Amino acid sequence: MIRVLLAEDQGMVRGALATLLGLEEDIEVVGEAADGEEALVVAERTRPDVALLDIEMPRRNGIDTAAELRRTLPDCRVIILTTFGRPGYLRSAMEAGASAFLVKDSPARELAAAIRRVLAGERVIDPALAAAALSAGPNPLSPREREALTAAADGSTIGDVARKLHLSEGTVRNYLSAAIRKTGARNRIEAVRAAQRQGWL
Amino acid sequence: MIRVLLAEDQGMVRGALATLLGLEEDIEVVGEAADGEEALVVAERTRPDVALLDIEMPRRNGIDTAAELRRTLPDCRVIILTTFGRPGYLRSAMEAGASAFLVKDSPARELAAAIRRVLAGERVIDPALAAAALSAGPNPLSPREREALTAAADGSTIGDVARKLHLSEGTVRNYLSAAIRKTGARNRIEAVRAAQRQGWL
DNA sequence: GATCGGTGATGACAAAAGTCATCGCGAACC
DNA sequence: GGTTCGCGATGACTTTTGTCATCACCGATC
Repeated sequence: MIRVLLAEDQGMVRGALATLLGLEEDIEVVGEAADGEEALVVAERTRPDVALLDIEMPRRNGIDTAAELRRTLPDCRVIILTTFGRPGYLRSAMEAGASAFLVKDSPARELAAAIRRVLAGERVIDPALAAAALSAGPNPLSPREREALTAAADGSTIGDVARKLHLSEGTVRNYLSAAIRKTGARNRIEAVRAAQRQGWL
Repeated sequence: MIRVLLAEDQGMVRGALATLLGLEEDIEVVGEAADGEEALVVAERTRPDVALLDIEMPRRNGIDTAAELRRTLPDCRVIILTTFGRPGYLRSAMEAGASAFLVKDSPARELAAAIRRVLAGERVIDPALAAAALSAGPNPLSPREREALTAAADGSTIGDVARKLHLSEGTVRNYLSAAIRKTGARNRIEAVRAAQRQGWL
């Protein structure tokens, strides 16, 4: 039996996926978690063969959780399961040590198939997405530029961002200006959206 | 047997939910659709007792689809199943004739329960969400203000929006200014986010 | 018939955002 | 030792955004 841990914040989706996997005769869902922190705790206790992690989760995201899991349970394979097939997400997932990257758009039967292939030592990645991730190149934003852009994403003014990051307003303006230039955007809103589309935030 | 149509754009979630419902001995999934348009076509052919509609779908959203379905198949009950429990969504869903409003956060077993209750003539709505929808009041934005805000949401400049809506730049500025005031925001970004949070766009 | 709200527009003005050159500091790299 | 890059800051400047008063037209409503 393949022992699976399932981490996904939407209860209905988590329940449905658990049911789906439970129907496979060689798969057993040994743990469920509604966020990344919980996933780590449950993984420690249940020692799964593979962890299915959503990226967008409260408290600790799936990428972070994957990296931590690789440290604490090196024998546990990680499959990232996400709504958005963003190039930067795929890159981060691979750097965090994930064995597979699935988008929720794909058919349900691919999930069990991916689990079996990962356990057999394979890596499972959509070729088109891999190409997009490689052609897009790495994240060009510096850490501070990323922070400034993230802090500005909710409509905060330059003054707000400066206070949040303990910087002068001029410095924040410079970082945002650089982020706008690097993303090829015309203003901060476009820059935020472009960066999010690439998975750079 | 209760005949169910399931419309949800994410293949994996759709497949898992279909499997989940198929396990219930009194429920039968007679049709699946990946968007609103497809849902209408499949509903016409399969004549379900109840249609489960996601809101965020390509081509035609779940609210629109619900309203159209109430016209073409008045005997078919509609259940809205959504990621976001936004007050405005609930309001729109009810106005479109939905019998139930479920968020994907809730446990999986509530889905089958809601289907049975709806078929028994009940309405199923989270009381806390209903209270939020009522206390939030109706959408204060005029149609043009909503259009201007929506058009500006992707980082378009005032000039872009003016061209899109065939208006003068001054008029667009006025609409955005009004939208900012009505949402209690400090700029257009906050206004967009506030309006989205309320389900006003 | 008056009032009100939505639509569309203009002009003037203030505030915020964005650009650019320039500086100093420290760490990494060849 | 020189170069490069990220970080942090300042000042000057332009452009964009947001506010406000005011106008006109239309349709609904009382």
